[in-house]
Amino acid sequence: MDLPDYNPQQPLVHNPGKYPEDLLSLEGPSTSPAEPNGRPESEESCPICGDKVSGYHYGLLTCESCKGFFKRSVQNNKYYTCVEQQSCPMNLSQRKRCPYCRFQKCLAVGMKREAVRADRMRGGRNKFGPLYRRDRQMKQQKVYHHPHNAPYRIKMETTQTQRPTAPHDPHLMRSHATAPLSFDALHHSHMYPSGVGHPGAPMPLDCDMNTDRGLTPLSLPYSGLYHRTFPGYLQEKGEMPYSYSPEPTNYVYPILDNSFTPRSTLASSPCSTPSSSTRFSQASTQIPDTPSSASLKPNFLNQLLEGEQDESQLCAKVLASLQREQANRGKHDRLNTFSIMCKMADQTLFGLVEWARNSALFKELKVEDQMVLLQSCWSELLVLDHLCRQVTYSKEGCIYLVTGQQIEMLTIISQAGVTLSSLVSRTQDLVSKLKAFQFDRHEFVCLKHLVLFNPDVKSVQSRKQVEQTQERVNRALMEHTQQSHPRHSDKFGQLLLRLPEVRSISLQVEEYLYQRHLLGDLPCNSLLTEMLHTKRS
DNA sequence: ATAGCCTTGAGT
DNA sequence: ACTCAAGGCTAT
Repeated sequence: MDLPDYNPQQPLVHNPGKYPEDLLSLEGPSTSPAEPNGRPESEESCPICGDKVSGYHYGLLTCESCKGFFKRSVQNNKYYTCVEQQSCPMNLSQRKRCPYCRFQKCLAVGMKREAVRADRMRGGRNKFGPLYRRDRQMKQQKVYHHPHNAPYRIKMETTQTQRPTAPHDPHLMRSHATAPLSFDALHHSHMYPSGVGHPGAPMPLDCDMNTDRGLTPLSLPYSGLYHRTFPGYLQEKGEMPYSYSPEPTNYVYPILDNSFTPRSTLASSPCSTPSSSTRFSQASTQIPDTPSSASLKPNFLNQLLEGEQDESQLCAKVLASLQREQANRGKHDRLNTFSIMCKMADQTLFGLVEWARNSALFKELKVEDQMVLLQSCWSELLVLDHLCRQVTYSKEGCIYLVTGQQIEMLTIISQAGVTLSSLVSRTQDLVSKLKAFQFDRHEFVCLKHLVLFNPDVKSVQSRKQVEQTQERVNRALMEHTQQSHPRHSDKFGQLLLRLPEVRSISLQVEEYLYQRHLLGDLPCNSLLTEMLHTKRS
């Protein structure tokens, strides 16, 4: 199945970032030599520094030194400070440099203070025994395949099985949070033949963050330039924060040229374990609304749902765009993983802006108000979108990208810096809660509207109108939760209670992206960057 | 202060 | 008796 142009050795991330938190840039523990035949499963790398794991310590598998460090820190009540930006690189060679960041990362990955004994009693067992056992069982089932020569690889898998295929499965959720997108494929969704790109056609990738597979250029014919500008109406107003210089785009979509068919190697990819083939059905159970049940709902909610974007189309767009982008770059100029993530988020953001513009309720607002509202909540929408995608598609322990790829959480955490790790864990906590609520897409679309129609945004002119719309959506959400989950009396309240955390995460995402932007890590000309700037100015 | 190795002891 | 995660010791 491998295509001729598919070269597994080719790094996806060609230019490992120079910054710590670059997912891709983190070098694997360079000290652990590649073992020719792979290393035993048990030799995983420490999620904090990448060193060799020596066993479970204070809640999870870590190396001996991080165990000791964590113990000393807690026992001696250490108070550290960071002289940098609180996002120091954390790896074997640099872990000693910033105890503050090291300790933060320990906490972010889940080390537990409570496991350090106050009485210093030695030996024996603690209450985490069962947790360790469960974790071990899970790991065994998972059949991790960890390429040894690149301990930090992130495996992506083909997950299309769970993708919505029905054209009318309106819009399951989409997008993604800490990651972002490239607009070069964005609006003009009508230009994308529906169904192109996937459903049915397994997405590529069994790729890790250090290789190109999957996102590898597909030798797409590049046939022309397409000058894009951000949503026209906004631009006409001349106040657009989003002014883009024309960017070449190829709107021929051979996305599915054969390179995008599943590869045999993928079929056996670790992540595409049994569940992958059943994922979509799982998603269906998580998102109980079927078209028929939806059609019985009051018109208002259905109307809101109509504007939702088709996940498979979005996926196709993003993939096509990424492929074009990579194809247009020289061999030595490939996007690194962080840039790819940014481009994904950027495209998702474009999709969200389009979504808002198409919303009947939103259209009723003045353009000026539309702009300030979007400028105010774009990152929250991204986070919500990401949450929804996770609730719908992600496998336990994995993050599901808009491109249909899955990345193991531990892999991300082991490579990410402190900020990113904490974002990932906070987000996952929310995902777990939402999964427990059986969050459905009606609720999701309501939350998006509640966030969008925020009457507290400064400089909103028609505040009353925004407020009334928000109240109306709020009522619809309340009625829906009462009807669909009569036995869960407080689902409505529980959902609303998640919004402050969504907001908080989104602010952290903005801050994080802005820092990366200052370091020159964000792709230029992105909507993401424009949004970040607008908010700061 | 760090981190590799040692000792301890409840749970199995 | 064995396991293995906790604390302890100590060369660096």
